[in-house]
Amino acid sequence: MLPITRIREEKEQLIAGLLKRNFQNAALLIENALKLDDRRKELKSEMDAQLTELNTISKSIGELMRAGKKEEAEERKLWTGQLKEKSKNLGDELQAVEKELQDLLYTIPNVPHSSVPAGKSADDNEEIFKYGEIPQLPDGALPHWELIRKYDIIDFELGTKITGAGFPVYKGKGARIQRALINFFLDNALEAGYVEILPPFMVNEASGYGTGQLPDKEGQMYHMTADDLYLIPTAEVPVTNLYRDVILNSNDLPVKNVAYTPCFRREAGSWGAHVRGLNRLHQFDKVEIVQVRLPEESYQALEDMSQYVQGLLKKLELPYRVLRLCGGDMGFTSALTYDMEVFSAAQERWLEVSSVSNFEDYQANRLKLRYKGEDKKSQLLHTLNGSALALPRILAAILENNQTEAGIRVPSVLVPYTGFEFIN
RNA sequence: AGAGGAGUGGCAGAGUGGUCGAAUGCGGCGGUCUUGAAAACCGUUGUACCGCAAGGUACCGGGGGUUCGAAUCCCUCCUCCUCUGCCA
Repeated sequence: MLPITRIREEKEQLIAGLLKRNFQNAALLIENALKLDDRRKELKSEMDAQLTELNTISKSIGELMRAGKKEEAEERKLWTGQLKEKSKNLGDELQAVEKELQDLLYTIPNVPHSSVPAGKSADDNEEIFKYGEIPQLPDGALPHWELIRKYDIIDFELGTKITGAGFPVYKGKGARIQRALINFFLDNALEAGYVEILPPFMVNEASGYGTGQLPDKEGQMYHMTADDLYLIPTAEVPVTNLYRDVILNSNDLPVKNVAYTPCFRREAGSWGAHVRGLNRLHQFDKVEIVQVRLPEESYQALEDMSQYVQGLLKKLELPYRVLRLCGGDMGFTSALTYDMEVFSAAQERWLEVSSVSNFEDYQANRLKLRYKGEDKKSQLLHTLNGSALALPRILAAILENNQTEAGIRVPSVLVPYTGFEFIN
């Protein structure tokens, strides 16, 4: 949710920025938001005036009572009826306007950073960096969904039997390499100064709103209606919401958290040609990094996070590229997003394995996540997060790119974690 | 899950219908004193909104109600604690 003060002050830039997302009715919505805010202020002033008068009368009644002037007090009580009714009506209207304004603001996405290219779809994303050699696989190389069968390490049919499609069962070395990757990612993050968090895997509605999954992506989360809780689609949700309604001071900053969690996504309507095997799942494992920063530091932090994620990919010996997402392909709440994609040699495709974003104050405004510095004034902070990393596609790339006669070679950095060098 | 109790400022803790945004203590910040520090003493110390400002309004777990007036009374929901039960 964009802060209304920013909308007021930077109206033209915001409208121009939103156009990069092809958000066509930005001008109209922003105009409406400002009108509603004007109305809100008007109502607030009016109501406050009514309440001031009411409070004054009430106080004087109290004084008269104490002085024993009961009749005068009774007389004044008669004055209040109209005032009460008027302020009640004003209050109701104010509440309605505030709700309307908030609902409207929820429909306006974040404004892209100046470096974000305009564009409609993934085709317009900008490749800004590429690393590594595309491996030349021997004849007869298999895609990962064949490899997992061949070595019996991941079983989709079993998952379907006990749960449903998109819930794989990891077996033997398949399970062990999952655990190895999780620990490898967590240990790296700890070394980079992140504090580990193990959050609940379900969140309440307020948390869904805090990070912007609600109301925008309601249908994408598993909703447990009996208790009105949502299974988390990413650790971003519980971890970022740790800082909901919080005022931090300089000692608390920067916040750098890392969390491993399973992620649950309904992926309604997004199954297509390229979603075989591990490419898209309803449940998968991910290690997520989250930062809370001062506004002036947030873009440096984003670069740091991007470099950090790239470092992981290099250690895993995976060829990758970095994309700067275009306006049309960016998430609703993000101001700037880098996607890291690894090359999956047997599929001959790039697979998104990480998405690193700066949300600026968009999430912080919803969360009421603020900072109070030396000047005693509070200001909104910036939030950032990134996958570091999501497991299934990393595993898919490792399986495909490292297939040899002798089996699948485990990247050497992982061997201390897996305890084996080959999956065979 | 049943019975009972409780939710007040950063923390502890008073306050049961009016002058209470809220005593007091601790902590924080500023100062006096000191070569420096500690101690002591003095002052200060919540958030949001409206307003150019002066100032005003709201907030004592959330929501609703009674009343001229609610931290205080009523309803409801939530959370925590104790005991009993169940359970990894």
